[in-house]
Amino acid sequence: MAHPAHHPAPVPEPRVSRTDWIDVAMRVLIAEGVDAVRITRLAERMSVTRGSFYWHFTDREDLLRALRTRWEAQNTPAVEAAVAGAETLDAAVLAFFDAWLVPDRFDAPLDHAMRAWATAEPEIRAAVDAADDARIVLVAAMFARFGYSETDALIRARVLYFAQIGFYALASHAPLSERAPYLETYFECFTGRSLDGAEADAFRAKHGVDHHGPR
Amino acid sequence: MAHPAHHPAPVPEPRVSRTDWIDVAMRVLIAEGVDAVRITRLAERMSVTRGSFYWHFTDREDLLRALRTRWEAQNTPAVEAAVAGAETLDAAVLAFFDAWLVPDRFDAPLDHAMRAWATAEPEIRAAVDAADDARIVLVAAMFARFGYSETDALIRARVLYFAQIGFYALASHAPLSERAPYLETYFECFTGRSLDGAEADAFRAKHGVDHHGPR
DNA sequence: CGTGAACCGTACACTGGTGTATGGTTCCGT
DNA sequence: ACGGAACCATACACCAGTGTACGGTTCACG
Repeated sequence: MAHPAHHPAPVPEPRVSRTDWIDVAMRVLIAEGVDAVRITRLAERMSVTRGSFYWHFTDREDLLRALRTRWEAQNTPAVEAAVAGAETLDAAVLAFFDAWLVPDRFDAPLDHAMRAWATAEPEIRAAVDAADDARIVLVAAMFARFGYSETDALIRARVLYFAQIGFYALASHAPLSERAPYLETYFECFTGRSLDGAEADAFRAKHGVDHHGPR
Repeated sequence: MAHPAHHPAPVPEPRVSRTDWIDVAMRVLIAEGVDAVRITRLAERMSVTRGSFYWHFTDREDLLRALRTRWEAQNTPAVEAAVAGAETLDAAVLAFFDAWLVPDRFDAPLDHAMRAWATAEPEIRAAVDAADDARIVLVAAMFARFGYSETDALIRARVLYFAQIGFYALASHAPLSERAPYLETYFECFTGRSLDGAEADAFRAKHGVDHHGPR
């Protein structure tokens, strides 16, 4: 950008970049929680010394802020993208399920890690609460858009959202293939209506699971 | 026990008991997470030195085990007690809600703290997963007892359980008085049936909230 | 060449935590 | 009266982690 650079600008590529640090920290945050995000241990893991860290960051707080920022930029927008565009209720709810299943959209383990972090840090607590409120509003608007009353939309939004969070926070060990046969049942439970068969099949096909449920 | 003790046995009452340590640790665990459960800080809080701690406990691990044990002895049995006894579906579901509302039964903040802890410690992760599985089985059995099919019972158990966990893990800030008017809506959402009016009124009266919802 | 910026390594001081050893106090039973 | 158990305080060695100061290397660019 700065130079027209008739050389393809190899840009000496710092040995590890600020983003590299954040990437690794992110993985540790998800796998072991914030308190495992220690500069020393990250440095060892990256085969570099803490000198590098203090070049890219002012202190540990700086890194932690970056983690929070990345979370905010990813997960809530992922919910919004899922429920905003759909043209039918079926599509909207399935898109909502979808967001949790497609990598690089809603990162469920990350969300879980943020909630664990929130226990210790009031600022994070506030951020997570705000995110939950915002997301529920989005989901409620989706239900309202498809004919549910104000009250119904809000309650169903809460139930759907909390149950979804619960699934991936508490039972992420149950793979999709185990739950896919129950798709219609879940849908009815959340919406009070029945799911279109073609939509359901399409959903299953999309995620590569057979329809070996009751036909 | 050891002595017939014609003196009422004042039992010099240790200045702080092992249980006192666990009590305080429990509060800190709930309020700030495991990593805030530091011997030094607990000692300060109890106006005693760490010498006392190492009399009652072998090391920090010992205390942490005690916390886990207390959780296991309290929360899962609370779920069992709630869903086991009831004679109607209405009563069973309301008793389930009840367990979360009555102190000394299901301690929701504690459960939340355990989940946060589980992120860092695989052993706790396993314990929490096992507890979740066991509780869902209990709730599913409850649904099955009232005429739901195997599949329906399992799915509704999951949805009810996860949503309930979600409520208190993520949105414990919303007080009962805010949610009480929606009781019927929640019930229908979870069961697919409608709630008996008298039962609902009794529930509200029991917890001291008015029925100022839509009548 | 050589200089300055970007980047990493090394060494140090400091903090907050653990566990252990040992000594002091209280109080009960005899 | 005293011995011993229960209990707490003090003092120590130790470790993992932070932040900072400074020195060394690489490399684009003039």
